[in-house]
Amino acid sequence: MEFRYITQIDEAVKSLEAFKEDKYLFIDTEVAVKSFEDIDFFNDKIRLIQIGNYSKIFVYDMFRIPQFSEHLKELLENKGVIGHNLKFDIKFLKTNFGIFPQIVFDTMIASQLLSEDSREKHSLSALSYRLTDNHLDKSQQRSPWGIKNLTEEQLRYAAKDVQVLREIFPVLRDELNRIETPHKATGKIHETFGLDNGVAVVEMAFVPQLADIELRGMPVDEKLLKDMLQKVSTDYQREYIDFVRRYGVDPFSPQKVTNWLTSKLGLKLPTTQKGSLSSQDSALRRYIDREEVRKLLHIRSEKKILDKLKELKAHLINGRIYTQFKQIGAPTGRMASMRPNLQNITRDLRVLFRPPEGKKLIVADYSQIELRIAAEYVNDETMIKAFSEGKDLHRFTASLILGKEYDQITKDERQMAKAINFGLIYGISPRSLMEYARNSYGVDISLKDAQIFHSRFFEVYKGFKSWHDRVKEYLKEHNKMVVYTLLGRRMVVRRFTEAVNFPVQGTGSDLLKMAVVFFGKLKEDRDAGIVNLVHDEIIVECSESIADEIRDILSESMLRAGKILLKKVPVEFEVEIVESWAEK
DNA sequence: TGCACCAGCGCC
DNA sequence: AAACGGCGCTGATGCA
Repeated sequence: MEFRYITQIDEAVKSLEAFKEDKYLFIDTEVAVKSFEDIDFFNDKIRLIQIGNYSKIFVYDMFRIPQFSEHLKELLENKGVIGHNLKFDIKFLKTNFGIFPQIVFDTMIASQLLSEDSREKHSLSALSYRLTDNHLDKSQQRSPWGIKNLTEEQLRYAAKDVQVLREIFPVLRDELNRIETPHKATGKIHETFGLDNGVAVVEMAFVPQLADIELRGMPVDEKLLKDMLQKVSTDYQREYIDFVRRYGVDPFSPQKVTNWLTSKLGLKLPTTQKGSLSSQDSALRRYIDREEVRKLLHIRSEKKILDKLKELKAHLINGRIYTQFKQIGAPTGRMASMRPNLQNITRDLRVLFRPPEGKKLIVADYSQIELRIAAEYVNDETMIKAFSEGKDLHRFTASLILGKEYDQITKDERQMAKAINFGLIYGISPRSLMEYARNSYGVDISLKDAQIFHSRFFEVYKGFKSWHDRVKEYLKEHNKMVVYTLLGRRMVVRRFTEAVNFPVQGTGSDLLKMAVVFFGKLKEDRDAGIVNLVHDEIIVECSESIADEIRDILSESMLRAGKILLKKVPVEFEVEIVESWAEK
């Protein structure tokens, strides 16, 4: 492998000649970080930028030639950029040099989209080995990139990544193109890389959007967070001491709690295969009328709130919290958020998320999106009709199952139907339905009623019945099944529950990602940006003065995505301009 | 003491 | 044969 290490500006500028004819380039960066565990995207510095085409590789030392970044901006924002885990590089390029590449192909994302096994690794070295049979030595990855004179080994290592990229890119692209997708790819990403796969084009366009979201961070009312932490902390400590003094049991020891509840109180709790260990979770809620159980659940949820407040505080930087997303966090395409997780914030803590003076939040979420997707996906005529007539589906289901007038359905009945709708589209059993209705919706139904509702549901929604039957039949015969979302995201499943879940949940993530990509395009350079994403919800922060306009752009983006994926069922969503996340 | 596992619980 | 799925964080537990 040949490469050139460049430390002089005139040499750097001259090297650009080599890339004149290229539509896309292979890139990587090495960053001098203070701590590999806790990377600081705002203060850590890019040391090297490696750029190559199919014949040349240049390694630019940005400590020596910082002024070269102006030329790089021109280059990297106008050509296609191929790299591995580009969200990382894009974030540093943006904070260090104001460079924001948007026509990208990410080999990690490509590999994840192609994967048929969720245990598969997607590191560059894993890909190199899998696709080209070469072992890639990553021992230099965590070497000190800030030292004055980089070693020959470090430079070699840096250049090597680019060589690997150009070997694996065509393989990944061609594999993606081989998958039949219902939506034809269009636009710059498609033309630049010759990428036809619709899902892949959306995911690639999403990469820089997600980098932007992470860099914005979510605004937090710092004083409120600190006050709340103080209060919850003292309350909790008192309650904990109180609990232990009263019952003599550690509420967080599963063994001791099980022992206590069964022997002293005579409760019947299920046991897991681990013998003495017992799985309490939902079973405990059966005994919610016992004071001890109520106290136990209460202290546990207090602890949960305290933990979350601590977690938020630990990640607070100048009034904002910067999470990290895994773009494909689940095989369905859903994202995952970590350090901290901003996708499991409870209702009562959302009040903490509040923009500074002069800014507003816009909170938008799709309504009953999984049900709408499921209706479209299985082509259930009854459900599609109900949705297209603008019916409230939970009320509608209640009326069909109970044989009552649509307008006569009570709040409780609607609540029960909610449990039925969400549970039964995925084939929940009558027994589990009973538990689920109680634990998640606070509705008590007998096993007998659960059985009746179960069978009535499938009489009414025949499309769901035949879908479930088809899937069961197929799996019985083949023991695995390839399923697709409405955008064409492909998944290989082995279990019935996966086979019915994945296409629906997966289409949900297709939809959200498309909406985000549209929003990024439509908002142009207005002072607005997304600050959090929660599966079917988009949270935007913007200047107060343009809030109305941004709200409309967001609505348009969500509607446009909906119209592309759902042809028979209308999408609906709520959008609101608010002072805090809690206000919705 | 450190590590892997999981139970429990928050969100969609 | 029966089955709703996905995630991350904390801390108990069991083992080396």
